[in-house]
Amino acid sequence: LPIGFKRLPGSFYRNSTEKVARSLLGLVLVRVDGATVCGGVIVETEAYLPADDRACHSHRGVTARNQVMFKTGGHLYVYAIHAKFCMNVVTETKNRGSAVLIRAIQPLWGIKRMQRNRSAEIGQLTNGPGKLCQALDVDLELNGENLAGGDRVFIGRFPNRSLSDYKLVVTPRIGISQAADLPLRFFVDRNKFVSGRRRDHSGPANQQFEV
DNA sequence: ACAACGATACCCT
DNA sequence: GGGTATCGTTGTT
Repeated sequence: LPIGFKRLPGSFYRNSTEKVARSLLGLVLVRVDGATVCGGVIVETEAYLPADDRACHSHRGVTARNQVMFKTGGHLYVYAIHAKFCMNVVTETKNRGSAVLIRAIQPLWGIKRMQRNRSAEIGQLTNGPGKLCQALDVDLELNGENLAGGDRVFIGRFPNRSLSDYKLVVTPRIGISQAADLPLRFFVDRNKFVSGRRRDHSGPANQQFEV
């Protein structure tokens, strides 16, 4: 792992889902696969709330797919969609069924490997949930991974890399039809690794890093 | 056993 | 902006 990296404790995830989604921005996500390390800074997330959120996979109760969502906060929930995968962090306490979708990171480590996985330029490696999982070799095998204690996926702080001074933008979630009006998508303003067309807002440019 | 669907991405116009 | 490849999950025969 990068020297100086400090993993988040499980208690970080056992807060309100919206708070976790906001707090994850600017933190570092690292995937360790054998000797290969890939990762970067989280720049876009979406919150999927417990109860009454019709867009949330847990909305209709426990199934084989979503059972990990009902574990206590700090586990990884991976699911398949359109022949691709998406990765989420489970939030709040046991049986809440809430999670935060990680939609994009700014690449920092393992760029060669991610380019091999994606066959794309750096700006297209991790700017979307399916692309991110393809770049990081995340699939259903990682469903249920313990983020606070496992050895394959890490989320934490990294001095001089984790973003501290940026403008946070809030928009409705994208790519869904149910509850599509709720303002639960969060991203780092003007960061070029955010997915979609509307990746910036008005105002002065914010902190970016060298890649 | 089967058909419909989707928190996507890519290619086209 | 629109069409669709592609496949695991889900609900329905």
